[in-house]
Amino acid sequence: MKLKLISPASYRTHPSPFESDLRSDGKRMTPQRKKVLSLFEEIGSGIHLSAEEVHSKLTISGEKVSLATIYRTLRLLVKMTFLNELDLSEGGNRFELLSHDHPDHHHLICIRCGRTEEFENNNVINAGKAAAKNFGFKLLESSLNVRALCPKCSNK
Amino acid sequence: MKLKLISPASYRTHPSPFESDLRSDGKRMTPQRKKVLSLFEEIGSGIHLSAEEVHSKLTISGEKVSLATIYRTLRLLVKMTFLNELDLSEGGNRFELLSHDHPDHHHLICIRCGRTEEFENNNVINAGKAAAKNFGFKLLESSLNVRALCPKCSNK
DNA sequence: TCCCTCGTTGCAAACTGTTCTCATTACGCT
DNA sequence: AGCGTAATGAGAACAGTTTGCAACGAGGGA
Repeated sequence: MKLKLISPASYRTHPSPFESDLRSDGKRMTPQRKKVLSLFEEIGSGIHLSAEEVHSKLTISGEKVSLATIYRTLRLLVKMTFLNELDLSEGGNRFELLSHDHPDHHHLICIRCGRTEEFENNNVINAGKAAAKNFGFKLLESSLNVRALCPKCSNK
Repeated sequence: MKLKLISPASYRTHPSPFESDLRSDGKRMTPQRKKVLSLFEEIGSGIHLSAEEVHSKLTISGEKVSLATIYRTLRLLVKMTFLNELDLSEGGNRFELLSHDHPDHHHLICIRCGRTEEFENNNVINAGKAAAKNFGFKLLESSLNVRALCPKCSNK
């Protein structure tokens, strides 16, 4: 099985922070990893994809990456803080590009139909900071999940 | 297989809110349901158990309740708002007794060792309320999960 | 540039947490 | 007490995720 290779030069000329972080850890840059990260970069932050969705999006655009590799890569990207992992209860975990300069955003989830809205609120972030400080924890990220019924579903 | 029965009188004399809610919905009070709820009541609020933990705790104290029933009962108790369901990512969901007179409480979770601390903060609750109102959602409950490193784990 | 090493991949099998199926039991109304 | 039907137990089924292993290939050294 032949992989469509990304020419090494194309990423060697622009060594992304991801690539340098990888290298400094004895890890390697591979076409698969590149593809997964690119997908998230194209899609932008604030959109959440499940492992399965990442897999099918890549497959649709003609890129063959095995599901197991997707999982391994997502885990890696989360550990390296390039992606953010959300736990939205039902329907498996989702991942999104982590933008270090933006405040965490939070989710309003309809427990019946799954409709999800995002919002931001500094009070929430500060509450997380305060709590972390209080217990001596080092804060990584906070996520507020508000479980609710959307207008459509609450009329039933 | 014979079930160790709880005498009907013992709970008929003190019809718990759980029992009346059940009845009014055409559902039945069973020894199994009683046991699961009792376990949470003994343990108190603020402690989170997974389905598996509920199962083994009951088994250890000599109560035989099948795992499938545990799951069914937990789901039921959550739907009836006697228990609160937490989504703490890794290791499956956890449940805790819901105290209706307390504000939602939030969780500070060490992503490395799993240590979990609780805190309360009205700003968070208000943020959830505001967001729900803003999108026309009917709020059920909000939970803030702060992912962090505890003092022990951040020193590695 | 070619080689070699060892990190990475693909595949399939294994796991894990949860739900479902269905025969059997038993709650609770009368 | 009798009956209709909700609830249970046991195990199979399931979805999402992980792991084991043989084959591959990234990238540093000669």
